[in-house]
Amino acid sequence: MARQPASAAPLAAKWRKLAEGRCAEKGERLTPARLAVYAEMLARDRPVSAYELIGLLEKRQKRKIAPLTVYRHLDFLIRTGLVHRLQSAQTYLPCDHPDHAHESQFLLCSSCGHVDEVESSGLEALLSRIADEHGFRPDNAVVEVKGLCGTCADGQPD
Amino acid sequence: MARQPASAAPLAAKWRKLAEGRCAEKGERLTPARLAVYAEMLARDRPVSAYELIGLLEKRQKRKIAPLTVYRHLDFLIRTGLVHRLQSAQTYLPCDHPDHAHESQFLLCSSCGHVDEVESSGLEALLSRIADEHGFRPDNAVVEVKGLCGTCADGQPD
DNA sequence: TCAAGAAATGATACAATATAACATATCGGA
DNA sequence: TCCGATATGTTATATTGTATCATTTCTTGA
Repeated sequence: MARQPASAAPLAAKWRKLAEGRCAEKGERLTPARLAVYAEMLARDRPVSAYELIGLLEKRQKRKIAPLTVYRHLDFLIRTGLVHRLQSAQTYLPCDHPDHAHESQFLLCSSCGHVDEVESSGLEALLSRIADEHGFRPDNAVVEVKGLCGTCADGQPD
Repeated sequence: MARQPASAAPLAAKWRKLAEGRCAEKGERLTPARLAVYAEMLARDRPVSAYELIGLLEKRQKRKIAPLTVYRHLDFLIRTGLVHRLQSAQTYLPCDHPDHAHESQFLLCSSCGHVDEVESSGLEALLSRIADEHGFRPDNAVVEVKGLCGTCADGQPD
């Protein structure tokens, strides 16, 4: 079983279990390096850019890390459904509930940077219907709503 | 009134009129350089990356064009609603119906590259409702569905 | 008309994001 | 244990997007 390197962000058992589950499902290997990147992202709990992530990992592990390394780990994490990529921000965010495969929609606060991951089957159905009306066969949908989260909206009324 | 430089892509009167309208509305200037970029995009009628666009313009005008120049023109075109940016592909596409301000949703064919711009008030309403349920105040929404257009889907059945 | 400020453009350099190509190491099964 | 597949390391480079500052063009108003 995969162990974490000496200097990795702490990773709650819950997330490790989920990661193991998704890997087993997909026949993917959960290596220490991959786990370390996942742990680092969970520790931050905000969207991070790939290069921010490189910085965090370099600081943690006290060594140089090539961009490609991190991009490969991100590919893996996205492939297994553990991480999402926010297309409009070019950043990456651990999935909120990676216990099952799913499409996600995101609410991105442009003030505090917080991202809320929501799942709406109604929305997915509607998107599917719209696609159908246009003779389009959908594969996956990017839905990212920018605005203000409740907390930030309260501070600065209309 | 704005004239086009000697070597610019042809621009149908219809699009020029629409561009003039949007600029008047927004108090923006429709300069020859801006019009030339818009015309180039319309002539191609496919999403283009900023650097592809630079290449096209350089070929047309037989001179070097700095990236910043094109990015500024793109900013302008997006600001005035004449062009959309496809977030998931980092490309740019002239708006299908820039006669009024609107949010758009896109169906991107991953086989032929064609993009269908659709407008669904139902979808916008639903997104608004979802945001509301999460105490979120939406500003704008990115909706980009990847898949196969009708033509391409016919060729390669499920 | 002309001066002054605002908006647009030009030129150079650079930052941020992502991938290519190829070598080496490690894992897992025959 | 050996082989093939997968993962990692290393170096270089491609792609996308900005910062800064000088210059030009346009608009407005005296």
